[in-house]
Amino acid sequence: MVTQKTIATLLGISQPTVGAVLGKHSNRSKIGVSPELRQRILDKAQELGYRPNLFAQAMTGARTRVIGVIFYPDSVGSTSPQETQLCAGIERAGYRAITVRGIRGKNADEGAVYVRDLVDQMLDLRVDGVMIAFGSSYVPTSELMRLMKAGVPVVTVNGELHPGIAHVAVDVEAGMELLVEHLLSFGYRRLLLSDSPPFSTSEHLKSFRYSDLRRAAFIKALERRKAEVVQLGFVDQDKPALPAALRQRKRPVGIIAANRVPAIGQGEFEAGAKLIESLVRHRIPADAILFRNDTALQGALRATQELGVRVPEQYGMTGHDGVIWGQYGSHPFTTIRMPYREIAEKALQLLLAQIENGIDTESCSIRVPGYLIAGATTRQTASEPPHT
Amino acid sequence: MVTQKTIATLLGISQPTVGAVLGKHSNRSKIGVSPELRQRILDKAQELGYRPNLFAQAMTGARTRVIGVIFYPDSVGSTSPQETQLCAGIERAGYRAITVRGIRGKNADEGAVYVRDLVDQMLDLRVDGVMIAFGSSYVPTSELMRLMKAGVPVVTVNGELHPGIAHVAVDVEAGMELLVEHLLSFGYRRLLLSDSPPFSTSEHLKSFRYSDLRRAAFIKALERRKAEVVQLGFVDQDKPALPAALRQRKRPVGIIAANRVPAIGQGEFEAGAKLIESLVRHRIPADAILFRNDTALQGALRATQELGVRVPEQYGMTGHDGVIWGQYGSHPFTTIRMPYREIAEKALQLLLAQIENGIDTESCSIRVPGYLIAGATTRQTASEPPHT
DNA sequence: CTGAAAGCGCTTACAG
DNA sequence: CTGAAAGCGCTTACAG
Repeated sequence: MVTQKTIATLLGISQPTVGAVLGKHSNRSKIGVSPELRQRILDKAQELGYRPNLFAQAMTGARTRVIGVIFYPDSVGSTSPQETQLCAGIERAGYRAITVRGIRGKNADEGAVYVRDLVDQMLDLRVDGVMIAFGSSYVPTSELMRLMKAGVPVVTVNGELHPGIAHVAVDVEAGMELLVEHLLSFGYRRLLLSDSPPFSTSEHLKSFRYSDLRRAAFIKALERRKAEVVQLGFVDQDKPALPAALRQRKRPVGIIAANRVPAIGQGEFEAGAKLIESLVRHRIPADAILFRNDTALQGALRATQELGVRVPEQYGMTGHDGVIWGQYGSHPFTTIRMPYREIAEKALQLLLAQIENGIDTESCSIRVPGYLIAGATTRQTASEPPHT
Repeated sequence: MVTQKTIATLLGISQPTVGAVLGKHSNRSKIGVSPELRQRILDKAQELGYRPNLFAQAMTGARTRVIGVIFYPDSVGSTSPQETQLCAGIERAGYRAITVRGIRGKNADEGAVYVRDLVDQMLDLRVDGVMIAFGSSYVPTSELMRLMKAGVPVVTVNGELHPGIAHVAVDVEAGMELLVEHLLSFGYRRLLLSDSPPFSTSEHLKSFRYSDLRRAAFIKALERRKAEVVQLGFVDQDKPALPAALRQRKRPVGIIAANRVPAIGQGEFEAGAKLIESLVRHRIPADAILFRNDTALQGALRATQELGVRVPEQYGMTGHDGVIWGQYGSHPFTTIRMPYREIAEKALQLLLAQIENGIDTESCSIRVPGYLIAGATTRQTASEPPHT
C-alpha cells in the first residue's frame, strides 16, 4: 500500500507536507507548500497510484462524504428499483451512497429490531447523513432520533412523517386530485376508493399514515365537488348495506371500501383481485376504482378477465406509483407516476443543508406532486356513465 | 463516543485488557482475563452502549467482514429487485453487504470507466470480497484482476465468464432444455429462438456471452432430438427466404431469428413486440417463440393483442427470468425462474472459501439450473400443432 | 515556507 | 493473569 509516508520518504520531505497537498482539506491547510513541491508531490502520487486510506481519514473525525441509504426490502430481500434511484441523486451531488441491510437472524418483519440494527450500522460507518425509504412500514421515531442525537441528519422519504425529522414524499393529495378529476371528466360517477384496514392502532401514527392521507385526500377531492362520500367499510365478507346515494346516477359519489386483511408484499396482487370480486358479487354500483398502487391494480385487472368484467367500460381502474410494467400489459395503467427523481433531489437538498449547517429539528416536510399517466384502464373518450 | 479507554478508565484497568474482551479476536487473544473481570467489562460495555470503531479496527488490518456488491444499474439508476437478493445471502452468512454505485459525472454506459470507479471504491472500503452482478454488460477482466491482485477475492454472478475468476450463473443450457421439452410435449413443432445481434465483435468474449450460450443451447436441444435448425437471420426488414424444412409439419424444426437493433433496457419491450410483428408480417410459420427474457415476452404479448394473434393457440411464447409481474398479467408467463437464492448461496460459498483460504485462480464456474414455470403463454393441454 | 509531534481507537506483539 | 508500548495512515495543531 502506498501511503503519504511512502511519498514523503521518496521525495525526502515530511509526511504532513504530503498530507497538506493530498489531504481532503488541502485547500484550507495551514501548511504552505511551494507550487513546485506541490507539483512534485502530485506527480509522485499519480505515478504510484496513491489512494487515501478512508479509514485513517475517518479516524480523524473528518466527514466521510458518504450518505447511507436504507430501504425496506420485501420478503425475499429485494429492493424496489424505483427506490434505488435515490442513490443516483446522491452520486450527482458528489457524495457516495452506501446501502446496508439487516444482518442474519433478524426477521425483517420485526420492524423495530430491524431498524435498530440498520441504524447501528449507519453509526458504525460514520456516515454524514441518512436517507430512509421505508414505504409505509413501521419505523420507530426513537431510532431516527438516535441518529440525529449522534449528529447524523436524517431525511425520510415517503412513508410516515416523524416529528422533528425532515421528510420528502409524493403529494398524495395532489395525486388524488388528478385522479378524481380525470375519472370524472371521462364520465365516471361513482368512484370507489380501495382503502386499507389500519395496521396500527397508535393514535399518534394515524395522522401520518399513507392510507389515512389517501382517504382524507379522496374525501377532500370529492367534497370540493359537492359530492357525497359514503363509507361501506369492509366488503370482502357480507354484502354491505347500500346507501341511497348510490342509487341515483347523476351526481358524483365517493365510496370507501376495504378488504379485511391488509395487503403486504405480493399479497397486494391478491388484495386487488379480492376487492373487485367483492364488488361484483355484492353488485356494488361503483364504476371506477382507485387502487392503492399499481400492484393491486394489476391483480384486479387479472381478476376482471376471469369475472368477465370489461375494463375500462364497466369499471375504470387507477393505480399509483407508475411501475414500468404497468405500461406494457394488456391495459396500460392509468396511474400516478412517482416523481422519484425530484424526490431524490429534494431529499438530498434537505440532507446536505443539515450536513453543512448543522441539524435542524424544525419539522420540514416537502410534498412533490406526481404525474398523471392516462392509460387504458380508464376510458379514453368522454362518454356516459355505465350502469344506466 | 464510548471507547475501550472509557471503559478501562472507569474500571481502573488498562485499555488493552478491555480490548482483549471486547475486541473482534477476543477468543484467540494472548491476554488472559479472569472470568470475573471479563464479566465486569462486558457489563460495563453493555451499560455504556459500547460499539467498536470499525475504522480503527480496519486500521489494524483485520478483516472488515464486509462484502461489496456491485450491480449494474439501469439507465435511470435503479437496480433489479432480483439481484438485490444477493445481499440477503450475505447477511445470512453473517457478513455485511455493502452496495456502492458510481459517482457523478460518470456515464453508466461507459462500462470500463464505471467499473474502474466501483473497483476503486471497493478497494478504498477494504472489503473482504466482491460480488459483481453485471448481467450481460461489459466488465473488463483487468478490473477484476486488480481486485484479486490486491487480495480481494471476486465472484461474478451471471454475466460473462472471466478467466481465473469464480463465476456462478443460471444454467442456460438446462433452462433451454426444459423449455424445448415443454414446448414439444405440448404440440409445438416449429420453435423460434428470438436471438440478439452481437453487441461486441471481440472474439474473446464470444464464447462467454449470454446470447451465444443461449443460441448454442437451443441448437443442442434441437439436435439432440434430430430436429433441423434453420438460421433466418434478421427478420425485421425484408422477408427472409423460407427453407423447405419450414414447409413440412411433422418433425420439429428450430428457427433462429433476430431483430437488427439490440434491445437494451426498456427497449426489450419494443424488441419483443417488433419480433412478433415481423413474424406475422412475413408469415413465418413458427408456432412457438422463445424470448430472451420476460420483458421481451411482455412486449410481444401486448403486440399480439393489437395484431389479433391468439396466445397460446396460434403462438406459444416463453420467457426467461421469472419476474414476479409475469405471473399476474392477462397470461401468466411460461418462463424459467432464475434461481437467485441458490445462485447467491453458491456465489457466497466460493467467495468465503477464498476469503478464508486465500485467493484461488483456478477457474471455477458453477451453473445453477432454473425452474420451469408453466403458464398460459403456452398451451396447457397437449394438442395438435397449429397451421395444419 | 517546512518539520516534528500528538492524537483518533483499535490490535498485536512484548514485558512484568 | 495484567500493564505499558508500538503501530495502522491520516489530520490538525504547534514550533522553527
